[in-house]
Amino acid sequence: MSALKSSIIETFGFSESEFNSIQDFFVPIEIKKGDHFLKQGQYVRHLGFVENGILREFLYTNGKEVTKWFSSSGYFAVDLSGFLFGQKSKVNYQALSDVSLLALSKDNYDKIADKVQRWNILEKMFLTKCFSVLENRVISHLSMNAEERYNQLFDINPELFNQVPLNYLASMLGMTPETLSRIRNKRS
Amino acid sequence: MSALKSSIIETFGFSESEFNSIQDFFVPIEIKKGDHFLKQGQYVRHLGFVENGILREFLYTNGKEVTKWFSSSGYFAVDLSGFLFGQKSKVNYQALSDVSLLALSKDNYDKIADKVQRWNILEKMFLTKCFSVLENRVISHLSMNAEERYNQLFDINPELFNQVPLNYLASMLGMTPETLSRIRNKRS
DNA sequence: TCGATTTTTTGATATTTGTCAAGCCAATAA
DNA sequence: TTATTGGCTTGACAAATATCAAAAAATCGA
Repeated sequence: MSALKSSIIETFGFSESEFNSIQDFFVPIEIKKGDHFLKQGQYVRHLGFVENGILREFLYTNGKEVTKWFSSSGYFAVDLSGFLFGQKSKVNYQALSDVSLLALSKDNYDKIADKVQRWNILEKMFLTKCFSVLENRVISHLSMNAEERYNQLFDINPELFNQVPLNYLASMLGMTPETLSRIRNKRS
Repeated sequence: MSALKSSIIETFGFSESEFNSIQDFFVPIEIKKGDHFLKQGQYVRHLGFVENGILREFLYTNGKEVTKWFSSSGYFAVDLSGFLFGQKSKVNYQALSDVSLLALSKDNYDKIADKVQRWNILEKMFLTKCFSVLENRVISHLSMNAEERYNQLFDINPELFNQVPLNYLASMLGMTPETLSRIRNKRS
């Protein structure tokens, strides 16, 4: 079983046979470095699963560019609420390297319920997990300083630090690139 | 129609008749000022809708007490992921004043699907909205300073500022009470 | 490979925010 | 009523973080 397939199974909680029944819903897409998978203001027509490479999720707000997340291998890439509500995206997804991903269209997403009996339960669990991740992120900002947030991310996901430009990482952590650089310096 | 009933209808997107069919699932509870509706570590057995008074959601983490949210009239009170997954609560809900609320037990929550045809859709929309609120909160911390976060909250929910102790509000905004006090001072 | 561009670091300095201590005010209980 | 408590503010100072400018390092394209 491919790593990507097992990460989709994991993300949604499918059994292998459940996944096999909707396998064809996932369409491979290649994105060149620098190109966008999704742009702020466009309708969110696909949910992507990254197989190789990294996408950066970012948006413009309050006159700033803010990096919100990185989708690397095994992660999904989508403006979730835009996708589910059929609305326009609030964010951009841009490829930081050549990226290959599997795309699930909104139309096919809505057909999963016909193929997978438990889909209502699985979808609910999926959404709840997404909610929980954000909850923890809010709590991090309420209870930790820049260095603690850096350490937390580094402990959980050290690979990220040699895969993406540090100025984007700084933005995602809510600090300037200079501050991140100094924290790194301190640790080494 | 009572304000509380219409806020439940609004929260979940029920029609009035859909709500009527599950009306009995909601059980009134009174909580005395200072008492807890939910404690960190307890199983989350109920989802509460506040009718009167205010509850404070808070938790202990990294050696600090962090206020995460206030549930005032019309809002719900629950550790959502704990409730949906049948897990223990990560947070406390304490009454800042005498509170009356309607409680929906997990058992009854799971029975809504039998009574309301569209429940799967409505529940999904409800979860997506919750997700979206947290998304915006994360973005606030990535793109705004203390004063901007204060102003944003004040513009959206000014009543909060004369209903809850400001030191708790400061914590929810991710700043110290002194900083909040000085920002307030500046504005007046 | 070289030059150009981007990313990262470093230093100096400014600003924001936190900490600590004290005082004030208002609500509340004895 | 007074005394007490909790909540809020204020001031002085310290620490964290941002800003700006420049240099160094890494990356990329021709």
